[in-house]
Amino acid sequence: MSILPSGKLALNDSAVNRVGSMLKSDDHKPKICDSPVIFTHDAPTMDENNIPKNTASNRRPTLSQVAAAAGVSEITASRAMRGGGLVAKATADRVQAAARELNYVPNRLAGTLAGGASRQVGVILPSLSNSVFADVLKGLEDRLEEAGYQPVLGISNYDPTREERLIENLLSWRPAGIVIAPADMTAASRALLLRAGLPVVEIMDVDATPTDMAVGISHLSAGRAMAHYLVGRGYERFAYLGHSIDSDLRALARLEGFRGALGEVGRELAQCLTLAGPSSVNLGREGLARLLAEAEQPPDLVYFSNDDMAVGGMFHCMAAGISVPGDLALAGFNGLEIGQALPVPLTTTASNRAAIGTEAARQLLQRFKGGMPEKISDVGFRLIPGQTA
Amino acid sequence: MSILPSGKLALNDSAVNRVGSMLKSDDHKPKICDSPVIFTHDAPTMDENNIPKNTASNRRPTLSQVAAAAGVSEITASRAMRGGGLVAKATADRVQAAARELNYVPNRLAGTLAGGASRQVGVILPSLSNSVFADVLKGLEDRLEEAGYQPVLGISNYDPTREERLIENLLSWRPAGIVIAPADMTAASRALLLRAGLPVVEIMDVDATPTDMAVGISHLSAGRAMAHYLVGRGYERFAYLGHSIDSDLRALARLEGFRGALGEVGRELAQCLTLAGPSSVNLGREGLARLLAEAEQPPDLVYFSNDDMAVGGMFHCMAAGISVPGDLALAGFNGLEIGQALPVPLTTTASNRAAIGTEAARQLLQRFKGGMPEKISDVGFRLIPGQTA
DNA sequence: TTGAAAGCGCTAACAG
DNA sequence: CTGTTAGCGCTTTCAA
Repeated sequence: MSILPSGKLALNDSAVNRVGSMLKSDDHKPKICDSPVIFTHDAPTMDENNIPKNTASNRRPTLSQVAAAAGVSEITASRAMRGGGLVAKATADRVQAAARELNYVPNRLAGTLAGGASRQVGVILPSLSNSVFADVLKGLEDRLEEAGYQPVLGISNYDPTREERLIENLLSWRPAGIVIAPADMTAASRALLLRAGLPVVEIMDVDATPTDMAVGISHLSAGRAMAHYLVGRGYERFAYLGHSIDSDLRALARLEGFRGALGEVGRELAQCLTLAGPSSVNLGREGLARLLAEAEQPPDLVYFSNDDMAVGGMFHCMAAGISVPGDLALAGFNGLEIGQALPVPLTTTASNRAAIGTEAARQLLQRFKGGMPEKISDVGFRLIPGQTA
Repeated sequence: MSILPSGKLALNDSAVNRVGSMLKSDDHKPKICDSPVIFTHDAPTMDENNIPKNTASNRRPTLSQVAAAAGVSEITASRAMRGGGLVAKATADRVQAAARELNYVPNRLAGTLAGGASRQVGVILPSLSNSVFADVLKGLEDRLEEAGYQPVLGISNYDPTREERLIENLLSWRPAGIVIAPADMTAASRALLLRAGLPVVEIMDVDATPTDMAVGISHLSAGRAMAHYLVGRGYERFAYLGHSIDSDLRALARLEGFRGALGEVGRELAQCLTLAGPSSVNLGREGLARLLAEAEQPPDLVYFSNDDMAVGGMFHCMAAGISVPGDLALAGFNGLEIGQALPVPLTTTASNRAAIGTEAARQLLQRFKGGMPEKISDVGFRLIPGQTA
């Protein structure tokens, strides 16, 4: 961690200049235009849906122009641009120079249509509202980008119908593969994926048998593990506080694992409250207040559907003067940074989100190369003891 | 908020069944396969980069097959599928029925290549690590999806070189437009966008003159506004705590606005500490400890580079028994939910992130329809008084 | 309201 | 190592 002398901000010259020009604002205009192509805005011609067509005015240099400039055939230019050493070094250099000269940007639509590999990967996530899926996506994008693939994104909002439509839309781009964190796939959704005949990775969850491949953890086991841990710590009156669980099957699986494991050791879930709406810190905060108000006999531990909810619960305790874990113990799920940064670090389960993303990418890339990786990859979870339970 | 009786979890039957089958696991196998196409895995033939080619075995029904099945020409089928009423209702119905029958999924690569509108939008963000860009992306994706567009994503990690490479990669898919939250665009990046001749929305920041369009807020003004507010509240010894600011130009602009406004009213920034690495709750927590330890004379207010950092600062205060705002006042930036859910809600600036996403989509969609929206759209910020300063 | 012809920009397959 | 030929699946003309 580089720390700078107080009262002074270390900036390199260019940073200072940038701020300078921000203040003066107008000389920030881009002056870079070494190409003869001008950025024009004639109203474009429209198709029947009032969408502009690809008119000739939008046209960019093509491979055949590059080839002509380099004095080779189109296919040689194609090979030179793609690398692979099928072309004499001198020729390849000439082609690449010509391409640079003309500001050539390959058209992958054409390349893919003509039989090249796609290099797009469809990604469907149920939400971006908590950092969980953002973390997964980050890991995924990172590995894909590194391998030259681009994610094409869709958010299902936990809506099976929207999920189905997204799958169809993404498939229309003929991606090389699909990564999906299923909300609750319809039969039609599964059929679409199956018929597409491309690698599909279902992420987050390994409890169900996947269509093709799965990467994630067992949420059922995660719930069970937490129950065993907490029983071992001596808690007796257990409560659960969750968000709209009917659309979040993974949270539901954790709950069922938790409840089931309690049952096996002769305990029960004394109180179980689920609130409508997506999980959030506020929902956890307000929900805990409500749960405690409604309790006939107060619980000594509350298991939350995730860390967002649990952090909210913790904030309620702070505000209400409830000592944690003295008066009430709390446990979450995910192992988010925020939970561990709390003055009293949260007892929770680390869900290895980034690993899910990178592992999904690995599976996919391996399949793209013709490999046949394991069908199910369990990245595992880790119980974080913390200090709230 | 629907709250269920305690001790009992409301589940619809299907949810119960789903969990049931999770527990039994194996009968979860998909049984849906009403198509004759079998999901096979012959090792595919490879191209020179060892990437599977689009072999005939992967082939899906084409428009011409649909046309044949419906007894019309290809172009009529094309028009029928795209709607627009250029085809007799009866014909269109016949075509659509045939398409459904054959499980036809249009090939948009071919459609776009042939001159149809693209319906992909390139999106480049610097990070997904804090929820800020996830919020923007969510708003953006939502509107785009609704209008039939798909975002193609790239994450630059605040790296100008990677940003440049991403722009080129995305352009190779010939998207209908680009949305970019610039890290620090190189001359080459700007030139690429300019030459592409397509709608480009630069988001987050409206301080600089955009290449094409800009949607965001003035971070300079946001910093200034906070300074004025805090001076008005009577604070006198100001400190700043930030993350690696040389790569986050917007945080830098806020700092400069803050510092500048202090200067104008005869105050100064007594202490200014920037830490390497991306912003995080822990960085804020540890950073504040460090800042206070290093201070010759303790500040009475700390302005953080954003809410993540400020929440971390708050946690440090809680853990160290520093009363907020009594002993020390804190202010952040972004207006994240977590800051407002704190036992003492954070003084901060709401940055309207979802609005930035939806507004960027609106601008883009309007341009796609041939409109010429304003070049700069300032969605504005709002100072949230909170109770920490 | 429908169709025929032509071609988008690229790559595979086969030749030399 | 390089080139020729023939499409990929769709949409745009232009014509009926």
